Amino acid sequence: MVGHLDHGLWRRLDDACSGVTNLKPRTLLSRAGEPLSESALLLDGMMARYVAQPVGNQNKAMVSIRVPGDFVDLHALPLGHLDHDVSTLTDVTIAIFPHEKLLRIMAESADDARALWRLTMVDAAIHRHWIYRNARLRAVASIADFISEMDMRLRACGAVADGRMPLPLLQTDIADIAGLSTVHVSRVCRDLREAGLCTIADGHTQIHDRERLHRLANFDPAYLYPSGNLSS
Amino acid sequence: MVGHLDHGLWRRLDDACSGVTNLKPRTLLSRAGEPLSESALLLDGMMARYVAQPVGNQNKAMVSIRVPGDFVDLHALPLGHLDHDVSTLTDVTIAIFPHEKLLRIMAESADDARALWRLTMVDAAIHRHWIYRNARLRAVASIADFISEMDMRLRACGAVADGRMPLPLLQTDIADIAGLSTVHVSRVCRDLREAGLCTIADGHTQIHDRERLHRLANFDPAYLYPSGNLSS
DNA sequence: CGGAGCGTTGAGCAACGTCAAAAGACGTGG
DNA sequence: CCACGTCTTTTGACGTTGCTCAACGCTCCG
Repeated sequence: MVGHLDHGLWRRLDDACSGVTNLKPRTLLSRAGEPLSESALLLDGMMARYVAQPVGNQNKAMVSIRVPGDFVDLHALPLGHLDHDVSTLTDVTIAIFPHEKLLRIMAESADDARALWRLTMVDAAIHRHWIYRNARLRAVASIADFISEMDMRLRACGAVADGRMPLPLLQTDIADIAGLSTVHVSRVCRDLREAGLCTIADGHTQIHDRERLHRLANFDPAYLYPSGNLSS
Repeated sequence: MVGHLDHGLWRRLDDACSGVTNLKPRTLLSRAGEPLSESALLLDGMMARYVAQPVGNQNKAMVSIRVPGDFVDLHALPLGHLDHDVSTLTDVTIAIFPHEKLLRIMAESADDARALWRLTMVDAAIHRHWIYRNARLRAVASIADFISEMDMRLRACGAVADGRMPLPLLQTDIADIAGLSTVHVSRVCRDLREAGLCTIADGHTQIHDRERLHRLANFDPAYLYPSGNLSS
């Protein structure tokens, strides 16, 4: 996603980076309500953001998933704090950017400011699609839609090697994404497999018939591309 | 929401405004995919944003609702186009801001740029809550949660007079918001009424017992406030 | 008076959740 | 090496939620 930034901004971001860190799988990076003074760019691995119910950490909902090249929590720059938890799914490598330095970049170039803003707006477009998915798609279509989205995004960042997509999610995670019970996710995954659409197993997903998968979910990837730019 | 902007930016926005327009209820302001070169601030009335299924306009999902003081489509400034439809619910009055002039404001002040960006980030936080709501809340809790959110937002913009909240939605609209059938919405509204929690009728909603309503939905308004600022 | 749009109700059914049990994968400690 | 516990997935049985279809009343408006 960050791949759509221009060279000049790239260089300025490179200068603004204060360091690179590694985190273990299933580690909390930051917590809802926490004030933040830096943001992270995901270089390798995958991360997720959760909205938890006020009482009890059960029934949490995953509201976003981050792939390499995504800023993890850039929205905290204008907001100053987070409204949700951020956590790793796998081993990850992140680059850290102090807000102070990002603000300086914004002050020096309105184009850069707009480019950073745009990154968070692509996120918002994905959020809207997730609202639509949870509101209107049935379990099977919902998971087919999610797999289709991840297929697009992971291929766009070059993470897919010969049709084998690294999707390091447990069925519990997919349940948190689609708002289903883990039991039902298990059944839906079996149905998708037996229908010859895709196999979700061992942290990897293979798509056997992309066209039928998209048709099942009524999937249109337009929302993923900021300017009709269908580079993949 | 715009009420949180500082005086200087207010004045600069005033200068940037290119005009004020009125629109009839249920009018499409702009359509998914359309390139936009101006954004609108909602002065009076209510509007909504929809994600429609690629084929067939049935089963559309409402992804956002706008109250007076909200920018309707500011996210189109960094994005350049829309990924969804924008439409009025009531008679509305909007102020128009050419992107060109907003970009000039951004170029002249990084603080202003950040303030505009922040407005869209509050929207994104609301999006995340809607994802959570659709994923994890049951019909009754879901509608209770939505009513609670609108109660907060409409009171914050001064639209509520003596406990009577103008919520110009049909049961069809609530179905599009909560991802339910209209038939079920009708039953849930009856249940909420009979439980003495709130009455949703004739484009207005009365909350009879706010505390029990919030408890039912497990409602915490923190996500609505950019900086823990609980002004209402 | 007739029609359209909206809300309400009932009956039957499909989708999904809950509970419970079991099996495989994996690591840990003896 | 084996025994054990934990984590994940799978399956079955059963209950609940919410959808679909259909009918009807109400209000507004031509």
